[in-house]
Amino acid sequence: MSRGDARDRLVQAAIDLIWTSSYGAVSVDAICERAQVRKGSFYHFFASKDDLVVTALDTHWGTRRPVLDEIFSASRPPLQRLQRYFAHISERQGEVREQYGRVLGCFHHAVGSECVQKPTAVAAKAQELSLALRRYLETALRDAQAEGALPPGDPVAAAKSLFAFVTGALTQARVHDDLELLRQLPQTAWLALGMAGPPQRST
Amino acid sequence: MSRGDARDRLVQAAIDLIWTSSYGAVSVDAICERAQVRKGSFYHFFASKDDLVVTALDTHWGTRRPVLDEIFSASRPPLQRLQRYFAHISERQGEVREQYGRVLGCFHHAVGSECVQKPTAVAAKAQELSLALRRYLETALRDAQAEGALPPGDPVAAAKSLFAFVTGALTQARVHDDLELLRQLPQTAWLALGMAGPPQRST
DNA sequence: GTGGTAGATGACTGTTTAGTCAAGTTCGAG
DNA sequence: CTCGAACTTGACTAAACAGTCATCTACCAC
Repeated sequence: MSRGDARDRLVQAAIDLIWTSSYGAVSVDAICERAQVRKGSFYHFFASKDDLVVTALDTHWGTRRPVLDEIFSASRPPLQRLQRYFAHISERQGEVREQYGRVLGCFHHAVGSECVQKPTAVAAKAQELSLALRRYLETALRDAQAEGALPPGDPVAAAKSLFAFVTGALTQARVHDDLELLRQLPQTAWLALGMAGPPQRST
Repeated sequence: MSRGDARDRLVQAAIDLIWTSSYGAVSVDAICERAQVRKGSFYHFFASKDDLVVTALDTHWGTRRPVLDEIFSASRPPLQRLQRYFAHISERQGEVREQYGRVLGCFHHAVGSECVQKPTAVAAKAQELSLALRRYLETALRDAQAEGALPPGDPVAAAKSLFAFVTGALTQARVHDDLELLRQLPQTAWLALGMAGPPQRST
């Protein structure tokens, strides 16, 4: 009945509590209580609070990755990947709102912007995942340029701009508990690339 | 020699410490030590930690406001206001980096995205200032539309988009301690409005 | 000079924090 | 059945935490 059951509950409790408040506001005791696991067991599975949080970030990313892999599948036209991604964001945050009662934005991004100033393992992990996410955009933009769907230019810089826009919208959505900006993302995100609107059907 | 001297030092210490790390990571003791003020004096001036932080947010905003008022002066053409604002952001963050050793992004925005999930006085204040900042953009966009420098449309929605882009760029700059995105803001921010580049000189 | 007030001080409280640990339980492999 | 490893437990520590308080000091108005 055990088999890492308590471990999983701890990880999930950490994700839930930190995402719905913040890294600094969540204590080991609170995580243990939510997971119905005793303090001793916590430190049987994890060396420290930070160790758990790094695992939580990884675990959460592990659930998002297959979704992103599908959306950014190379078998799809590159601009269509982006279009699906923008649509996905508001759908996803709608689900998050149903589940948690509030718009929460991006988990590792929230943790990251709170923790980066001190070079801890948590900060490094959050930065790593942030970069990993940006690379999906980068690849799509590069592919779009390669097939002429987008004018040539630095795909890294374009991805940074687009990423800033998307993460900014997600943070605003979190701060104001408002999905409106995200719902408009499929139309407005293209602006960050200098395009007036979603691309037309291509071959 | 006193006259609220210790009080000012406490406020400044709170700004410095919280901005360079986070709300949750900074204790009253740490603020007192940095300000060279004893615990008792702290609670002579402030009712609680949150009370100080609200004051710190207000004080910091008080130093930014005249700068924004100048930049967004109604005596300037509206698009030029925005252009100056975008240029100001990277200049300002350059100064911040010199002073604090790192790019820190926007103070109240960092506090806000950490604290909004629990409805505290700090969260309310951060949201209030975030809104106040966005209104500068809104006004400039409305004025731009009124004089035909920008096509008609919902200025509130446009301001939200632009604001998401700007705050996203600031947060990315903070997370990666990188001014590059901000330096490009005078060129790229216009994209969020559907304009390819900075506006040409108008009458 | 006297009294009042604004500020300063350091010792104090009670709680919460991250993390430890020795002694237990469960359970499957040999 | 037995052994050891995986896991659980609750009591423990030491530090950090926010906040309190009586007492002291400096200075200004009268």
